[in-house]
Amino acid sequence: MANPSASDLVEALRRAGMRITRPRTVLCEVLAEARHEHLTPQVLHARAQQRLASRIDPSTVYRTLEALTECGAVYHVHLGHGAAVIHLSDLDAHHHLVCEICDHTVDLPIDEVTALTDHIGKRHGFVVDSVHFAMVGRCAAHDRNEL
Amino acid sequence: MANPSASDLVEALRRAGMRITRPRTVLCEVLAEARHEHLTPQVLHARAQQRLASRIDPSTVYRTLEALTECGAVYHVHLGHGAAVIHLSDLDAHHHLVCEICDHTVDLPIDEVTALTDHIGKRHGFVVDSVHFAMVGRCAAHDRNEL
DNA sequence: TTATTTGCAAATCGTTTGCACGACT
DNA sequence: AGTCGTGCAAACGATTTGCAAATAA
Repeated sequence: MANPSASDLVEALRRAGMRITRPRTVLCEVLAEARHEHLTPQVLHARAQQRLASRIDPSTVYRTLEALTECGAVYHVHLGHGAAVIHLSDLDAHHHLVCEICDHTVDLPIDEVTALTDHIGKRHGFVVDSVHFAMVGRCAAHDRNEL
Repeated sequence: MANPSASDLVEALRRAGMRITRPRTVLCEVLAEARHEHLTPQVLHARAQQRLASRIDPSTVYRTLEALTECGAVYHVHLGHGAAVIHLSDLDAHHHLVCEICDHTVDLPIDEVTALTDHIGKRHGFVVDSVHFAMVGRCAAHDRNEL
């Protein structure tokens, strides 16, 4: 699922027992076509409005994003001072968080890291080629608040 | 300057040719006492108000933060959906960005990274012990847009 | 003195919510 | 039929701005 298609997204909604409506379908299409372009809710709204005869409300965009977030298809990050930035979850590419006590592993969407490195790069006028990133810690089950 | 004092912050303002006023002094005090606690503008405002007889306006807090940001004494990051989070610049602790072409080095305040790792940790229920982080790229002068 | 900074009030921006109507299932 | 999603309008929280009065230099 490195590049989720519109129907992947729609399917995610259906699987979560949510209704498939015209506005949601269009929003999924726009998101899928944007791929790893980082849309803001307002850009998403504008593009969706273009291909929909009837009016689409910003609140519908936010509610749909919330729905997609719940199924894990999408997440968003706040970088600068402005609007949030939407990321399609790419479940293939990820880093790992490993618990040093139980070796429990958590998948960390790679975009969660690249969002930051993009930001840092921009702040410092850097074009980033590669990032080494690893976190060592204790997972929720083993956090005893000691040390 | 691992732990800037209130007067370090005030000095930074003075050096930048800015005027030292009672509200600014109090804000610097609160910031310095918070050290690496991550205040929001509204918490900063509340604490400053406590020690100032006269009214202090939120806009004054924002304008002072802007001033301190300009002198590099402070910066802020947007994590969750809410308010920004203020960081005192700690010019001693930092990572480096190294340009692979000219070896030009940029200091990267460590908090710029910990802000993200804290965030990631919280999202995934992890207590972070240590972070390995390195970025390799090309600095502004050597970015030819040729990968 | 005189440019800067202040408090206040109102505006702005992104996002959320309550509601009654309309549309999926 | 019954529930869930919609557009609309209004509320919201965080931040910014214009302005005249106050104040540091």
